[in-house]
Amino acid sequence: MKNTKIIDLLSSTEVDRIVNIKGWVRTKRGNKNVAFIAVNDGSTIHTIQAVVELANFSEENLKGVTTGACVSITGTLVKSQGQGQSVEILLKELEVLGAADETFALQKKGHTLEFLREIAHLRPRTNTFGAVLRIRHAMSFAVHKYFNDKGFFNLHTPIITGSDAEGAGEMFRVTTLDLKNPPKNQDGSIDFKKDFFGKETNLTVSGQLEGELGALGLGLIYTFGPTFRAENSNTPRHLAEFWMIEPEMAFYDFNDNMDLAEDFLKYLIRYALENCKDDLEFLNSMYDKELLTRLQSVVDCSFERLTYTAAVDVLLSSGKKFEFKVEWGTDLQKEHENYLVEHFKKPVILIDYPKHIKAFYMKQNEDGKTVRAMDILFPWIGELIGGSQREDNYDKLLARVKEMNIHEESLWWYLETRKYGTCPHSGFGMGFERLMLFVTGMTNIRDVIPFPRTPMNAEF
RNA sequence: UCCUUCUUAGCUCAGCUGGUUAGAGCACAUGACUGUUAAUCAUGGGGUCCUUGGUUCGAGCCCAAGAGAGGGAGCCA
Repeated sequence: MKNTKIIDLLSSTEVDRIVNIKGWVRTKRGNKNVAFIAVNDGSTIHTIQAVVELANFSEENLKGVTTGACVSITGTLVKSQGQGQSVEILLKELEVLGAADETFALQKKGHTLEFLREIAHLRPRTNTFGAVLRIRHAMSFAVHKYFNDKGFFNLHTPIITGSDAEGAGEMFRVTTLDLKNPPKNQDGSIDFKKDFFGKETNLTVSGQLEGELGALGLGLIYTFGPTFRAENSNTPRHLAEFWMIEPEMAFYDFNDNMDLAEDFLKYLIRYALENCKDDLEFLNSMYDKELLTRLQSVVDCSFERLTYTAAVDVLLSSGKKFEFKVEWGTDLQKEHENYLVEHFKKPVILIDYPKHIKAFYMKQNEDGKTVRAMDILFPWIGELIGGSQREDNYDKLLARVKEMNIHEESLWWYLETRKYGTCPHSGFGMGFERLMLFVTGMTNIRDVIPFPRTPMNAEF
């Protein structure tokens, strides 16, 4: 018999019919006369209860029904006699598809997130990871829906890249050379002309530069793909492999860019509130009692927009003693960002940063000192989005490239877009897992991705 | 990478000032219970006290080094 998803049965009013469910046993309880088996199949955080009348069904047949076992249960869907659920299944046939003996690591209670990270192969079977992973799917889907509805095209930028243009930290080398005996040049250096692509290649740290190429032809594009950073970052907010969303828009100026980013974030959070209610309520009750009200408050507020210079003034006049000195021209530290978000009690969009602390491609302001960059700061998470209007003037861009000692020749294709048919355009990047942290209330980024990649950890 | 805390049963944790046989809850096994909601109650089995070395008559406890994990910081998204 074809199985029905538990989420559909729990909301069904069509009772007194034979149904089949397949899923994993969460708990079995009962007495001499009756046993109850709670089964979850991942379609929802809730379990459905199968009722076993022991007068008709020998207890011996329930031996294999242990916490974690995979079962197929056929029976009559009936109105529940007990409290706590509207329907239940009166068991007729039971098959244990996969036993789970007493060595099974997941018990009925008492697991820390740290322990679950060590058994990442089993954690999708827990309530917490079921909830997080369903929300992750919903957020991923909502990203595509949002941009599709607005007329954006999803552009697949390369994962293997031949340029280290952004200089965004350490990259993962991609090579097919024999590491024990690589081909050498006369001077002893490695001869990358013999490598697979005939040059040095790495995993991408950003799809932005290629994204711009797409936008300067398709108009509105976005990327949503894996991104890699070989930084030795050991924090609850960093991964070596993470997913990033990077929209890039022709004819969008700086303000259009901010408006889009704010609208985008609110759309995603609203989508979660409307479509992931059960899972969010679970996380709200188990991990973070403020989660739902915090999500709602972000949807309802209007983000604070202020310049870097104004932010420095706020910090200087705060009277607060910071560990790192606040000074115009230096990058803001985490404690400064936290202060600003707490001060305004809502997400903050900081704009017009000093040019020397930002990337070469950002549009220069008339003051000659700042660029049209924006960082969107969220409570605890810090920078959720970073973006800018791009420098579209060929001479100014080339001057910046030279000033910052960036390898001009490897960027010839990027520079050419400013030579032929250039136009004002803007874009931003959002770390998908950072969004997930905010939406789920989880506090470690390793718990919002199924199989995290961090320094010294690629087990699963 | 730096600072800091932690590592005791399958899991979560106690463990006194360094002293005889290292405890609890959950899980598991057995039994009880007429519909349970992480069921409850009783009984039982279960230990490389992270590793190595040191101090001591004696180390789970003190010291040193190492490994792993958490938190904070930096780099960033």
